[in-house]
Amino acid sequence: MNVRGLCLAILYFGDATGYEIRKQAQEGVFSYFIEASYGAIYPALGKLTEEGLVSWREEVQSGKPNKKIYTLTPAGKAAFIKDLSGEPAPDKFKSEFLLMMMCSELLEPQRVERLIDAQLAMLEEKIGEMNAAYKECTREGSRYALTCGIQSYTQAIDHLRQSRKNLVDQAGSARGDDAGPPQPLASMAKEARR
Amino acid sequence: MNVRGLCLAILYFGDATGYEIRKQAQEGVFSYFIEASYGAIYPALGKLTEEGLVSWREEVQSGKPNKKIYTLTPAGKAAFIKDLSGEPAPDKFKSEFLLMMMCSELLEPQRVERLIDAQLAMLEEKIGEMNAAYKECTREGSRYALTCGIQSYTQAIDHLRQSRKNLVDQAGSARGDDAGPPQPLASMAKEARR
DNA sequence: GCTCACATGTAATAAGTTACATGATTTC
DNA sequence: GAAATCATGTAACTTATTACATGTGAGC
Repeated sequence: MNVRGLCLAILYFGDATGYEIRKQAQEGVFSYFIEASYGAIYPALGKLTEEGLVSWREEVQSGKPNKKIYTLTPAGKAAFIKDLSGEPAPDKFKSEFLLMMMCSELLEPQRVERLIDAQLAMLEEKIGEMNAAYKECTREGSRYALTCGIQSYTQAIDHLRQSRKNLVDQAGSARGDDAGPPQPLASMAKEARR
Repeated sequence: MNVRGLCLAILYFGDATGYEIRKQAQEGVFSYFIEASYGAIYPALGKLTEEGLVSWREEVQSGKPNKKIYTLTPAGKAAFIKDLSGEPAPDKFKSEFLLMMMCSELLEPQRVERLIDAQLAMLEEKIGEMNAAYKECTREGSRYALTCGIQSYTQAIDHLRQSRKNLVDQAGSARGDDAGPPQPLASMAKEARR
């Protein structure tokens, strides 16, 4: 689902400004499984307005630009339901942290320690945010999505704490120019054996 | 990390063709946290060759295009280590499935059931692949990354099995044109109250 | 006979990121 | 005095996706 669908989804749950949509995607109920930047949201909202799928009213403010509060139109709700009728794209997870852990034999042990601690802190912060969102959340779907995130991150913390020592201990073992090739990956062994 | 870094990473573990790199990213040790398509890999490999970070040799084959087996050059290894020295980009997870679950009150119960079953099947398949990769895997970093994925998906299956009934039962409750606005999300309540 | 695995690559297009531009108010 | 929050938006740029093009051999 692209930013368009994401705006539709968030607006389905209630009126919001572009700013608030981004916040939902960053800290709210959607934060576990959605991404969106201003540079994507504002243009998307403009386009949705053109298409008649959302409308907006202005709320005057002083000192900041006036708020533009967007609402899903009936056509917008219909479009959203239609979007929802397709097959979901496969889940995607990307982690540079894990890539670095895979290559930690090339990193200084101290750096590996710092990376791990930063990751643990990040995971704890996200759990905090999700717990906060969970408290006031009554819909079954939202509760399911949030507990997915909370449980997943909680487990990631446990696992990382347990692995920390091993990861740090073997770090740096392949540094230096003379360090030959690494042990090949299992699935590449065939290739390497030739 | 973009496709360039990913090619460097995979080639660090051993020589490979573009085809094999994609496979690693799709089913191998990297599959849990990396994505890459041919349309991204082949051009990246060409560019890396120009920059002198990788080199290749040809292996003649009949019936298929000759294999181009890429190797990381010393300059490439150095560049990779340098890439690794930056701060890792934050992890990213995207899931249309979870978005659909959040909106399952708009979906027919039968469809929710089908979506859940497909998701469970997908999770099981991925676990199978990762277990296979794990068996022959000795590096600490790789084992950590793989167990991350295996544990995470295993938990996701448990959680989804437990939630299945609740999700299906409440599905469809907001279908129809007359279904008023949904219960607003917690963080939007303030907005809605005005 | 059909589909999958193998194997390379290009080109058009879609999509989103980053940085910029502006500026008051609040908190540390 | 600095940084974060609120609040909008644009433009240049990067990046990757999708579909196409080509072709054999193996297994069902």
